[in-house]
Parts: sequence; C-alpha cells; structure tokens
Amino acid sequence: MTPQELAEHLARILNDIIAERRRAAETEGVEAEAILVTAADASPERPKNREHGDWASNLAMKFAKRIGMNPRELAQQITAKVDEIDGVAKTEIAGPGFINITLDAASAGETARRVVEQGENYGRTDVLAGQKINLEFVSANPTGPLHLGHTRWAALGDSISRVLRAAGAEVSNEYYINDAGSQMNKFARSVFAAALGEEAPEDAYPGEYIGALAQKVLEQIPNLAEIAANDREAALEMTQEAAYQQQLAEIKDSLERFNVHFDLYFSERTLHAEGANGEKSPIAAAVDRLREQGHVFEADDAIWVRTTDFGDDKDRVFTRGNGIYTYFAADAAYYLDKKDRGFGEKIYLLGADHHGYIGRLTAIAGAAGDNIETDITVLIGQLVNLNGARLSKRAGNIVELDDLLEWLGSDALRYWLARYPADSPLSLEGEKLRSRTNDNPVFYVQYAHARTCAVARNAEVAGVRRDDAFDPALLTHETETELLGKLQQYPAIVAGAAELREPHRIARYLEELAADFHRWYDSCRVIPQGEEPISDLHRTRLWLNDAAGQVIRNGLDLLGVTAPERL
RNA sequence: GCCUCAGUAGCUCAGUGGAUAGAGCACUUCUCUCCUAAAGAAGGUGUCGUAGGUUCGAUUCCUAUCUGGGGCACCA
Repeated sequence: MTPQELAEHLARILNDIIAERRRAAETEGVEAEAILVTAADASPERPKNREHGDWASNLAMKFAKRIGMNPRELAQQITAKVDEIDGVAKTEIAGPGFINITLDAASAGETARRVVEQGENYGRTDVLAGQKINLEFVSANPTGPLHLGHTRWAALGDSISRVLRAAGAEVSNEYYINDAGSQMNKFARSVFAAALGEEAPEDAYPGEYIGALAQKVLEQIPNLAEIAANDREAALEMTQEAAYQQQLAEIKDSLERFNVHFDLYFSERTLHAEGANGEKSPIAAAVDRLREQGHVFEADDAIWVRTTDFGDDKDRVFTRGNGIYTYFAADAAYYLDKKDRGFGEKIYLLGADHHGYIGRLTAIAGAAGDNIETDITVLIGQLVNLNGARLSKRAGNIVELDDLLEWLGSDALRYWLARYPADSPLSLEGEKLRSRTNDNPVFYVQYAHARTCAVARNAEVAGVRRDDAFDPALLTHETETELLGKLQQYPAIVAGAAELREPHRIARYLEELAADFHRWYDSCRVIPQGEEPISDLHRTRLWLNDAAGQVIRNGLDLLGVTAPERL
C-alpha cells in the first residue's frame, strides 16, 4: 500500500459519506453543499511521532465543518471504513480528530520490491504531464568566463529542469546569449587591443582571460596585425567573432563539466536579423505585435510599452530616441519567440540583483496576451558567497566556475548549491565542501549509496540472492519500518519539489533517507554472520538494501550528482 | 521613499495551517573477532525578531513594526 493508494481510499470513503449525508438531507427537504474530495486533499502524512502510526490524516478536521459534523464523529465514520481496507493493520483517532493508520508489515514491505522493479522510474509521476515549460537560466554575457555568481543558477536551473521532467513535464533549458550590443563591442575592443599589444581601452574588461583569448584569436588569425593595418574595422570585427566563439565554447564546456545541459543557446542577434526575403526582424515584428494589443505608445521621441498596465512600477522604453532597441525590446521579442514555439509556462531564473525585472517580464507576458498568473514565472534567487575561496587564477578577484570545479569538484558544488531554497541567502564554506564526514551531506548521502553497493557485492559472494525469496512480512524491525516509510514518501517528495520548483527538498529528503539507511544497516544484517544459515529474512533484506540504493541514486540524479559505487 | 528576500538552538540552516518545532556541527560518553566506524547509540538547548488579527488549531496566512541583504536606467 502506497501513500497515494491510501489517499485514494480516504478520498473515496469521505466522498461516500458526504453523498450518503446529502441523500439523507434531501429526503428531509434540506439542501446540502456538494463537496468533492480529491486524493490530493486526502494525502496522508508521515507522523513525526511513531506512536501516531505509519500514516496520519487530518481529513476529518479539514472537512468536518463544511459537512456539518464534529471532527471526531466524522473520523469515527471514516476509520470504520479504513479498517476494512486490505493491508491496514489498525486505525486510531487522536486529539481533535487525527486519523492514525498503521499498515501491516507485508503491505508496507511491498515497497521494497516495487522500488527495485521500477528501478530508475521509481519516483517519476505524471503530475505535470502535458505541460510544456520553457526554463531560462544563467544567460551570462559571453564576454568572460562563468563565475561564482552564475554557479547557483546553473546548478539550480538544471536541477529544477530534471525535477520537472521527473514529474512528467516537457522542458526546454535555454541560455540566452547577449551577443549583440555595446558589451560585445567593448569585449571586442579589449581583446583586440591585447592581441595587437596596444594599450587597453579605458573601459576594457579586466582579467587575464582577455590576454588568453587574444592568444587564441591570434592562433586563428595569425595575420591580424596586417589586416588591421589595412582595415582596422574589419580586423576588429574578425577579432570580435573569433573571441566570441571561443568564449562561448569555453562557457559551454564549463557547463558540461558542471553536468548542466542546455537544449538551446539562443542568440540575441537572431532577434535583430532581418529575414532572407527582407522580412522584418523578430524584434521589429515584436513591437508591431505589442502595438496591435494596444500597449505601445510614443513619447519624447521614443517608443514605449505601457508595462504599468500589468503592475510594473514604470513604463519601459522599447526603442530609444536614437532609434536603437533597448535590451527590454530584445527580451520582449525572445518572449514572443518562446510563446510561438508553443511553450505554456516560461520560467526565468534570476539573481536578486535582477529582481527589478519581475515587473517588466510579467508585463511582457501580459502585453503579449498571455495569462500573467500561469504563463510566466520569475524565480528570484538570493546571491551566494564563498568563504575561504582561493582567488581566481585568471580574473583576479572573481571566482570562476572552472576554478571551483577544480577545487571542490562538481558533485560537492552541485549538491551544496541545490541544498538550500533559492530565496535564502547562501554562504559556502570551501573546507566543509571538501570534508568527507558527517558534516558534509553530499558525502554522507554518497557514502550511504556506496554502502548499499558494498552490501550487494558481498551478498553476491555470500550467496544471498534476491531471486530466491521475498517475504515482506518479515521486515518488522523498527529501523525497517522507518526505512520503508521513507522510501514510500519519495514519489510525493519529487512531485512536491516539481510543483514548487524547489529541488532542495530532494536533497533534504536524501539526507533523511541516508540516515535511515545507516541506522538500519547498523542493526539489521543482510549477510549472515559466522555459521548462521541464509534465511528468507536475509534475502528479503537484500531487496530493501537495493531499494534504498536505487532511491538514493534516483534522487542524486535529479540533483545532477553522481552516485559512486565505492568511496 | 517604493519593491523584494531573510530573521527559528551556541553556529550553519530545514520546516507548502496540525499532535511534544527538527537536522547537522560543536560539547560529553559509549559501540567494530560483526556486510564500508567516511557509521551508529545516548545526553539539552528555543520569547520561531516584536505587536496585533484571522480559526477548532499559526513558526506557517493577514496587517503593522524593528533589524539585515538585494534592487529601483532611453546600461547590458
């Protein structure tokens, strides 16, 4: 019996009671409210206190008032039916009307087999099935390496996408490349000067990486100086393209090593480009479309979008007085592109330093005719800082993703960045991420997984085989019911993390699961000791061991963290 | 000034209206002739920033307020 099945039973039972009462009321000529209880309403919780049973429901308290009964009386009627369910050992009514349910051991133990048989699919649900979601994150300018400021969104965004997919959504991870505009020009001038050995422009990008890029450019264009002597503009342009492509390639490479995958790198330039047959650029078309919706006006020589209609604190300029589009204009065009590609919800993952964007992005959605409640989500994350960080080799005072990866490793970094809610400030302590003990949760969880693998290996050698027996009624030890209960919760944890876009719930769950596993390991042996013969208990425990390993593996995968078989 | 996030144990932080508010660290003491002791067991700690409100019930929701972080461009 899974919590989900239990929820369905509870909902059905309560709906029956409600229907029965309505019929009774109608025969007396009284009108009764129609109430439909869903499985989600009835979803039982794992009580903190073991004396409160395996599962607890507050259903009776939640609905008593609307039905017109007192909670304990309603709980009585519900439990009378719950007692009849196959697999329920006993029920109790406690406090103001809690319904506490205890499953029989066999019913609870069945989870072990279910997990093993479903394998990597255990935990996948269809709660977000049919949703086509666009998830944009990182989107750092391709004018330098990724640094600490980008790592949190990279880790978080990739994990959110994995969690959404596990819940059945179709997701596109997108990186918006700001490869048009003045930052690119400034970038080009910086690299150009370095390549020609000229003095850096006043506003040049700092950092040694500019010099390294200049070297790469010279390798590709050995006669750059010669070209520059003839046509300086052409040489600058060639430098810009070469440096840009090189930098973008390095960013992609860093992200792949961070186990972060994008489905689309979207170039801002494509928004400015006119069609082959002279069609308007997407950005020019965007202003027309917004105008049709009636949200565009002109003032002070500029073209504006009335974003205040949708809650923005001020209207935004689309086309400047000098005829050049603003960054906001490109954002709007990109948004429309996403809409045209069929995405319902568009999620933006931004740092707190961009929180002023919420209003204008939401307004774009509204001006485009979308539902600003459901078609756009802006997730704002607080910034991260790092204690005890070594300074970057290349950039001087900025910590680069590459340096962090080399220093701390992808797993530790991914895990720690995904372990906290995005809206809570995060401070990483470098030495802690490197430690291999209890105070480093990523190792604690990975160690638990490695242990399950060690047990499986040893079981094989000792001749304990899963195929020989599975008798879930034997899993009666206190640590076994705890572990089984935790395994049963996993699908609901994933579904919740997906609905709330909060992958940290997976990490916290895994830490609890690892703790339950370690405790179980300490008191329940899979492999017989000494002369003790192999029993069905050992074989059944092997199922449980393998189930625990499977769930840890599944959960770590959602965080983009590996599950090593040995540590 | 306006917007936004946070304030929970000595420290770092979980906790989408439920029962006695939790975890790790730190501190003390135990447990390997035994599948990985990188682990486990035991020991105590709270004005959930403050004050009101909503209700059967509030750390959770609402209002006000205090403190701290971030943000309020015809920059990108």
